[in-house]
Amino acid sequence: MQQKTMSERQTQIVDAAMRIIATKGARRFTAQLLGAEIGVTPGAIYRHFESMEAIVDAVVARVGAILFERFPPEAADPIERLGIFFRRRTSTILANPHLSRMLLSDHLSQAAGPSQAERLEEFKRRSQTFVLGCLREAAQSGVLSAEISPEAGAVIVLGSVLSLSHASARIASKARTERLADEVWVALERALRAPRRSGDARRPSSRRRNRRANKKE
Amino acid sequence: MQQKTMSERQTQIVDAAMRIIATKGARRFTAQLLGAEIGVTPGAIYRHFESMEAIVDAVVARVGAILFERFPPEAADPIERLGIFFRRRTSTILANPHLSRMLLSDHLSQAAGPSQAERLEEFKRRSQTFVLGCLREAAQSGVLSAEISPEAGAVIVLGSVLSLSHASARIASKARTERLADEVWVALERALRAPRRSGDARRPSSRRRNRRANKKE
Amino acid sequence: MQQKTMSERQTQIVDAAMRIIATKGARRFTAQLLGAEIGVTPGAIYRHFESMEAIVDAVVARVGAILFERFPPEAADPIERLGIFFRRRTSTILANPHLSRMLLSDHLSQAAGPSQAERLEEFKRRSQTFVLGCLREAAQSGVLSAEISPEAGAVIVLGSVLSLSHASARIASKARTERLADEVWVALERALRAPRRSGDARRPSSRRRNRRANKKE
Amino acid sequence: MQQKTMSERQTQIVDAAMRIIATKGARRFTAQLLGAEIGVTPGAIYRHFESMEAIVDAVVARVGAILFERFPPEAADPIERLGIFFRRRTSTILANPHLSRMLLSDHLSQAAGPSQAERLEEFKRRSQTFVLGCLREAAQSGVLSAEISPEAGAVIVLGSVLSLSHASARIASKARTERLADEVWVALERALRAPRRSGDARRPSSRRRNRRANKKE
DNA sequence: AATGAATGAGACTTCATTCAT
DNA sequence: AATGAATGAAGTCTCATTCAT
Repeated sequence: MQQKTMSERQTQIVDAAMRIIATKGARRFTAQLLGAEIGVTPGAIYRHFESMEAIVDAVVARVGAILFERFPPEAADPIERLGIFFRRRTSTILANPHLSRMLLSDHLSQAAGPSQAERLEEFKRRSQTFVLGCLREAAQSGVLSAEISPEAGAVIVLGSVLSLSHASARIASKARTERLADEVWVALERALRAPRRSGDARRPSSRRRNRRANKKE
Repeated sequence: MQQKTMSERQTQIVDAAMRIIATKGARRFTAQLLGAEIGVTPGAIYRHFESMEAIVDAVVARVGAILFERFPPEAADPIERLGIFFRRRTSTILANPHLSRMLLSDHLSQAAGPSQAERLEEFKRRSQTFVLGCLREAAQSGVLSAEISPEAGAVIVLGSVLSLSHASARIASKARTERLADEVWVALERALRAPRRSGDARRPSSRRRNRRANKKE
Repeated sequence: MQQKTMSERQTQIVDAAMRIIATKGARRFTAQLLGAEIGVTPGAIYRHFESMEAIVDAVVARVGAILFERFPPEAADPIERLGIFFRRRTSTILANPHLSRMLLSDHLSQAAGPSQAERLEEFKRRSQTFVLGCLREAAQSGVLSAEISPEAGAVIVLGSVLSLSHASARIASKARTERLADEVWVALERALRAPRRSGDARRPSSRRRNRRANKKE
Repeated sequence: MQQKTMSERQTQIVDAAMRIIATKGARRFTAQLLGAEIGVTPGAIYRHFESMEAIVDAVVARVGAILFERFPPEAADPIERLGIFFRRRTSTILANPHLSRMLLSDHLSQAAGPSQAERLEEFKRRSQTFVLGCLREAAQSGVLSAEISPEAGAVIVLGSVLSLSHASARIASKARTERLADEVWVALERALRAPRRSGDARRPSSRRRNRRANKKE
């Protein structure tokens, strides 16, 4: 009967829950397995959470917190802002492997009831709205390439995030994925940004700033 | 009470299974609900399939058949080939709304056992391999923009497919999504394809700068 | 796997439920015990009733049906009417030993949820209202002894029913209890009925009729 | 957190137990609810009682003590003795509303194990034996009306007590129930007592004595 | 080919009880 | 004397699956 404090256990339970949902699937997210994972009988879990559903709620909240920590990024230039988002989001997902598996495969929304599923949808919407907002702003200020609509741009940017998540779930090397993400953003920026007007020499430096900002964080 | 021939029922069952998995989630994929969906008692299902798992197998097979019908596309130019794939794949997903919901959210892999989950992974790998193959070929034959690696290109292309699937699950209008897909491909092709050499002298220098920057990082 | 038809089992389940609640107490009214009682696994019960609560509902309904079969009795003279009720009710309870144990000890209302408990209360109220009604009518028509109020009369009559139920749960011999019930009613009638006014010679015959009516039924 | 002495807590626990069993039902008599009722964790209860069952034992004992305080009453005349019992018992029940709810509806025997249930049965038997004893004595000494057997008389007397308990659980006004109880006894005495032989003028005074006795106690 | 009854495993949850602190 | 964490048994209910009809 190894006792732990309430909040310790709660954290431990949410961690284990994320691990199970991500790696073994929502179907095996049971009190039994959860208990086994943390070395406790199933009944003990109910001292810390009212119900299995409450645990999923906590997981959803945790995911939201991770995903939207320091969000939205701030930067004058909308495409630069988008870049910060892209790098942060991909590195967040890289840093939390369970997160990616859970999000891209909706393991979570399987485990969640309708109300939490809605919250998850809202997470997606929030990211989407941000990306689309940046691109629309870019379009208005003439920073967006004339050859691409904000909507198409959003598809490509969000898709790349998604796709890198998949990759991160697969590729062992974190460093390599990180490099790939950088490369992808360079390509995206080139595709999105309108060719600088003559006399405009700020872009390179702007990109360097971008980099620094990201590292520091 | 209404009897149907074996194969008729089997098809009906697989259809219903896909509908349930896609719209109600893997967790509610039960013999009960399946029976109710086709107006039969749960027991009757076992006349047509050995087990629930066998039904999931059939669903996986069906998904594979839909996804890889007329695959891989043939075209001399690898980027053109990629374009055909992109359009086919997006329109396939648009035409099979259940498919998109199931794939992008892995409802299916939740329902599937480990062996079928592996088959699903293989579907992804196959698409990925194809896309990467096209881009590598393009790189070798100089059709790929020098400023993008095949790997980064693959991320962007596959991501866009993924992202459009999400969109298709959300956006009501099929026509609008179709147009969006077209637009996305145009943007992707512009980003991927190397500028035709004749008389083009402006971009190489820009490209070189870019290159360097990329390496350094 | 001995199969029975739905309605057969339903009846059997309600019977067993009454038996358990009456003899072993509401606390031991569990799916396990119920299943064991009828030779079935606990799960099988749920093919016939939605929930344990639904079974209690059915038991309550059954009790109500038994208790208020042929109710209220009809007779011109209110005290005669009361007598018919008394005999019927006592003989009903005698004929259904479980009934008495359940009612007088509220085993049932323990097992029932609030809504069914209310229905049980209503059963009591209905009997009470009837008895009080008879006595008030008797008071107005001068048939009730001037020395007793309808309210006190109701207490004594209903109490006697209650008490005989207890006795019936205890005393082995049904015949003896039956005789005791008769004797009690004779005493009650003497206490309740106003002495016949001079020239009124109907009472004896009235009592004989009463007797017969009861037997026939 | 607030510490109390052993016996204080024990009393408090038994009180709370009675309250719960009477008002919320035996099914909700749990250590959790009991702890909540007295503002203590469930575990703390085990400092004061060995087990839940031991608490029920204490409750049964308490009930017995209340019920049989000053029992049996003493009086030369057996019917007068019965009257004292009747008044005491009804007023005891009136004074302890939980008691009535618990007894008449056997909430208690639900919570009690077999051994305590037997003790409860014995309480009933004891009352019954006393009542029957009085009436038999009355029959032998010619005080009992010739038209009623001791057994039937016992049914009526005990039933009236029971019935008044029910009423007390329902009727708000204690005073009114008290008056009703008086009225009922008057009626019962008239039904039970043999008409005084010529020259016997004691009954009225006897009743007055009875009254006094009750008050004094 | 299908129904309808049943089984048995396993899910969530509650609760008496124990014990370290 | 009490708390807070934990156990283990039991209870309700669901579901894949089997089988007689």
